[in-house]
Amino acid sequence: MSTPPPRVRFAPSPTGYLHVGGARTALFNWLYARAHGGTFVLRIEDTDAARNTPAAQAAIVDGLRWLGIDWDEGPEQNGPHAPYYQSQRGPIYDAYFQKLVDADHTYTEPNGAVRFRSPKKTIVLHDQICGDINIDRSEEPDMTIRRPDGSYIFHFVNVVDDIEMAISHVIRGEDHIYNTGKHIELFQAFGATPPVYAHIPLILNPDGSKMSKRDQGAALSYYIDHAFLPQAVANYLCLLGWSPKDDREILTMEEIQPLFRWENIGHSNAKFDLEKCRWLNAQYLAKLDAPSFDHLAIAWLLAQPTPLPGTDDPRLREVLPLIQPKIKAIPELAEHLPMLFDGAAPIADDARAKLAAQPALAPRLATLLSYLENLSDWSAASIQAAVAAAAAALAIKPGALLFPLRVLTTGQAHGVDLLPALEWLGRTEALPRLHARAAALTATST
RNA sequence: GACCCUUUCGUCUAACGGUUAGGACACGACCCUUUCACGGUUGUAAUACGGGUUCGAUUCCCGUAGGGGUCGCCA
Repeated sequence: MSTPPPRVRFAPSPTGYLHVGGARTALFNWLYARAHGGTFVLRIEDTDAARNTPAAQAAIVDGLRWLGIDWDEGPEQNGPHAPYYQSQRGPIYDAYFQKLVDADHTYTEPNGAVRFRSPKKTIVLHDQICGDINIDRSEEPDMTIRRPDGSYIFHFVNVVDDIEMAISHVIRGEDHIYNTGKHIELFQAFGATPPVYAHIPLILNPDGSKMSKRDQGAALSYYIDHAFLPQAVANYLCLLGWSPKDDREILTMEEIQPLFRWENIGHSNAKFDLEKCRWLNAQYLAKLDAPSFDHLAIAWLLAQPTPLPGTDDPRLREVLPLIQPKIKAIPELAEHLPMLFDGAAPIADDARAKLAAQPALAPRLATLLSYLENLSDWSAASIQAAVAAAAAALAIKPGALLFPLRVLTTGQAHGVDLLPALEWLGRTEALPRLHARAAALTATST
């Protein structure tokens, strides 16, 4: 026997931002739809007029698109069940509401609010992830489904739309598990078959607390603004609560789709680890072709409120390939660019401290500089040869001169490949800064 | 507080009765190397606790503890 292809939905309310937990829920729904040849619906639950703004909706639409999630029905992609904004579906809700009234499933409070008369029975939820859960509704107060002003409550519109849009599977956060009891009552009151439910565990802060808007990395916009690669973020989000059941971690959405099964979804909440997300980002960043990296980097640079050194410099494009393999995320340009473009940048304390341990620093630097001065061809290979020659003259290993040379070049103990960086800098730019920092070092190190 | 879910290295997870409990991030060491990195190798590190069931429990059952969720005229 064959079952019809599933219809799933992501139904966010526009609160002004898209939470990573919400983004992952959207991703899981989308993955499920794509894995089974189903339909993914985006429905905006904007019944709360006060919070509903165009900017808030844009955060959702843009965020999902950025992640690589496309919807078959929804805003800007109208389908047979349009409109996909709850704020525009009033007549539908009125009609469904009347059904409930006619069947005597409701009663009105003195102030005008309307409640649904609960059967007060135990609902058994057959959850695809959590298993069978008994939800005792006998002691619960009747839920309100319509406010005195005539607007409808979440539970009501959510169920009505799931019926109207023929949603077959509801994949949502575990925080909704208790709502499901209410929702099933409503489905039954309408004579509709409830969808298949799958409640996924939540994403928590590193300290185990609930992620809220202001926590770093909680909003998807954080990753967009920090120029993360969407494939990396989507990949990371999937790793939270889902596993391919083997040792792979770097997977494309196409690879994940066939492995997206209920058995592969975890049962316990996961703490968000920004470090691992950055590591994953670095993996994707390293594989990026040069034009794409340039584009990403430059777009980020131009978006900075205070321009970073080198932003407008024509030599920027030449140095970007040196930086690409060194960073985990684009904002680390803020560390690399100043040391590369600013010859007067002061010498970092850790670099100075490491140098202080070197014997006979001043004479070594003098020898090294004299060899570099005499270089006619300022290429990485020539510079390397000059360093080797200086080292030979000093009877030390070339390696002993390279770290000091790095510090003279950038003022930092860490950075991009030194020799290519020196070549990129050019003789006329490099030599003065080498001399200046050598003077600064030897003046204070004695 | 009541109810529900959950519990393997610090973190994400694998192992669906028998493994030296595996991988990854982070951290340390070593190797590679011309510096910084990458990479390679490797180390530290876990089955919350207590009972059962079983020849044998990370795995099944019960209890305890911890964590999370829900208890709205928010969604």
